[in-house]
Amino acid sequence: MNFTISEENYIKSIYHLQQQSGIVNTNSLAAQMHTRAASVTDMLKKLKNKKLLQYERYKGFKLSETGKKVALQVVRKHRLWEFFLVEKLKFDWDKVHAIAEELEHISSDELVQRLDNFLGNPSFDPHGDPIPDKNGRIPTINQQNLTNIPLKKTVTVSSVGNQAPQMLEMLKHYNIALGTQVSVLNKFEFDGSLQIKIFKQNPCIISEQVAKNIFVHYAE
Amino acid sequence: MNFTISEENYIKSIYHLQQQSGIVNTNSLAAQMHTRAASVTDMLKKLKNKKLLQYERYKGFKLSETGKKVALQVVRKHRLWEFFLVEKLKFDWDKVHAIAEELEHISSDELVQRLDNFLGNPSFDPHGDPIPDKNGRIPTINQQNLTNIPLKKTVTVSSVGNQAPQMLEMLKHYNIALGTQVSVLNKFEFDGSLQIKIFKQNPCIISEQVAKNIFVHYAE
DNA sequence: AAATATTTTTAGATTTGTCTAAATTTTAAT
DNA sequence: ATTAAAATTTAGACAAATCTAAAAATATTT
Repeated sequence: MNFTISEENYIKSIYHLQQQSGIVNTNSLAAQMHTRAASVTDMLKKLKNKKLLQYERYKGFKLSETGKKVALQVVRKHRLWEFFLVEKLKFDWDKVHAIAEELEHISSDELVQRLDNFLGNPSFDPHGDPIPDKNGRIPTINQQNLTNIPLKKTVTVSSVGNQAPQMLEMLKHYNIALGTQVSVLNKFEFDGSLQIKIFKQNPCIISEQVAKNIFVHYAE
Repeated sequence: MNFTISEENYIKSIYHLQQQSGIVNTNSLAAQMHTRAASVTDMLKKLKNKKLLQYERYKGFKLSETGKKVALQVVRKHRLWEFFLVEKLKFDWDKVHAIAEELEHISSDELVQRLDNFLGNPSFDPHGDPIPDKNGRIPTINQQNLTNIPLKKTVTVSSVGNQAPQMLEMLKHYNIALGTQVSVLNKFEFDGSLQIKIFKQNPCIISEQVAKNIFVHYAE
């Protein structure tokens, strides 16, 4: 089956929202898509007709198994293209999202598979997010956000929870990227902020809000 | 200024048609775009309003200077992506056109420039067609079709005039690709067909129609 | 449980790009 | 120079995706 760009964008947004909250409602999807609730309702009917959605009037909705497969293919394309843009074309990792939003809708399956091979079948995109394989399987990794790790332990930044340009700009300022080694020196009870030591840099302090969005992994 | 995919496709088709015949008419554009004359007229009005076209009712039309610039940027993107698909992703050169038709509408200027650099600023695409530079300048090359070169002289295939899959399939069958060395052994007056010798192969005969679509270049 | 607020859906309009069928203009033929 | 043929344009309709405003359903508050 083939889908319009608009349909693919809705499917992808629903997928991301239901990853967080199980079931999705009209208003939150409208907010995510920068559109109006009425437009969402219209599209939901189309997606339901195409059996991509479990949806009943006024009740909320989520993707069917078919819908989930479609979503995972779009996510796969998005993340592979992001990897291409950063690794091959040397874009900054905080500049690639908008371009990948366009590239993810190129339809050729053979293109995706060849791109995957050309890139060396990467498992994670430049933001640390897992890249689904051609069957939609997602690699897993043991991840914790920075507020949950023991003091003094050295860990590796593996992804960021919020990819807004403002967040990415901030990380750049702190000199934090994927793969950066970090340890937490101190936790301040007053506002939850953390004093951290970034590899080869002087200790600094980050807010709880930032810390919650920095995911890391470490051995055992 | 920004253009829709549909507008870009019309602009590009007009560009290719006027390269051949100077001025373009509604029916030939409709045929090229696999659409109806009435749809063409509708779009012409839009393009005229945007100052991309010189167009008067019933008179034929051609691109304005602005329109030509837009066309050249689309052609540039198309040919760079074709080069990428063949050189990096190892697609057969006769399989890339449809995918490049989609990729050519990705809008980021920075993407195009970085892609160009990544590919080593190529001058010709895998079909031998020149790739406009970022200012729209087109590299030139001394080209002749196979019917116009002296007998026995060894020449190099540099482009093909017709890129229909049927033509490309035929060339593949003959084992002719860009860069292949060829010489013409004999010209048959009866039907204009040519006996040719392809490097490392036995002599064979090609029709005049095929010969006219094989462009070659040679020193002095 | 009634009143109020929130969420969601419907009804109807708009824009873009397309179509068919009919009308108009230009070109070619007698 | 009429007439016939071909090319082009207009008129009016349609589908997709969106919107606003109003109605309907659900949730929350007192």
